[in-house]
Amino acid sequence: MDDAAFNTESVAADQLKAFIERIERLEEEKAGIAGDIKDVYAEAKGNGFDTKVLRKIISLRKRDYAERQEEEAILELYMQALGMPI
Amino acid sequence: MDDAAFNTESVAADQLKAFIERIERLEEEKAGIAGDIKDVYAEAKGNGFDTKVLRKIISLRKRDYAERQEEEAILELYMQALGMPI
Amino acid sequence: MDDAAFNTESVAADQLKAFIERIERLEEEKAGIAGDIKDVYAEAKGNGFDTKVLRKIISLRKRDYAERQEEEAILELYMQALGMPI
Amino acid sequence: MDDAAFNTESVAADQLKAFIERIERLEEEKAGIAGDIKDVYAEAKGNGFDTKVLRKIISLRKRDYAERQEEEAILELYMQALGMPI
DNA sequence: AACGCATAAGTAAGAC
DNA sequence: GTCTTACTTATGCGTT
Repeated sequence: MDDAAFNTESVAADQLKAFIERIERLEEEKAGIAGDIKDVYAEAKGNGFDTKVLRKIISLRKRDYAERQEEEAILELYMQALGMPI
Repeated sequence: MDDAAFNTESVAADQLKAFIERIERLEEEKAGIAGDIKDVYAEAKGNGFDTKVLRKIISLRKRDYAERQEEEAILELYMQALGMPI
Repeated sequence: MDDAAFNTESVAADQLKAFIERIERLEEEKAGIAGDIKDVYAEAKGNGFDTKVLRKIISLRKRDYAERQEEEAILELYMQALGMPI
Repeated sequence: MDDAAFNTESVAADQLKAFIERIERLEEEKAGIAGDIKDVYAEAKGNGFDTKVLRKIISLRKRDYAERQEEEAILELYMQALGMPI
């Protein structure tokens, strides 16, 4: 292997390492925040709140209101088709 | 409703709001970091790296780490099963 | 090791193997059925049904109706506390 | 609503019902098998085996199998990345 | 009876 | 644009 090829490979390997380290660092941060969220839910539970309902509220707020309405409409349509009570 | 009950409810509602806001704030941060990760993959791709392979490497390294931790856990489990002190 | 101890261990090892094989056999069956379910969803999709809604219907039917009502009541209560539209 | 539309809807509703019933039937079977697995663990426990260790063994054997398959996948991935025929 | 864990369901992103 | 795959969320189960 000549020097040029060797250098090219080295650079690529270094770059690869750098990308991997950046990603792994970010994933750690993400995991840390996920842990924080878990802690807040635990704290809320300790204060008497139902975490299941809490999670539902969070997800409802996240979801666009209009979309939620539309989904419910489709669901009702299907439920009617099946003769289920709405 | 007497004042005491009213106040209790108010406090609960305020607490609930506070918990929700804390969680939503953290979820935003988490989503931000997820976006950063996505960007790094895109940058790597722009530098000629195959993101599929990159993701594979990341997941393998993560799994290797998890496995090492699990090995410890299995060892402890077996030692407990055999009545050995840990 | 005397014969009695040897036999005791053999029996235990045989029993262990037998339990493991029974469980693994059952898990295979379970995975097979899970695959069948997936296939039915795919077939439904091919006939123009929205699998997301389909899954929702299934889960709603599974859930006890009374429980669902109660959960909704709690949810509404919380949503009112937050000033969210119901 | 004219007859054609009505018939179309009827057919769709019947189809929907049929899909739902098929899925629910399969889910019942699946739940039955899950129950059987639970029973085997209970029986093993009654015979003096530690279910936690048992579950660990099962999951390790499952993982080993999955890993062997993944090794193949990684190999193919790298061969593709190197432009080698599979 | 409450807690954490492990599996299962649902959702969203990425590849072909 | 569809289809799979990976991640996130949720439920249920066993344990303390």
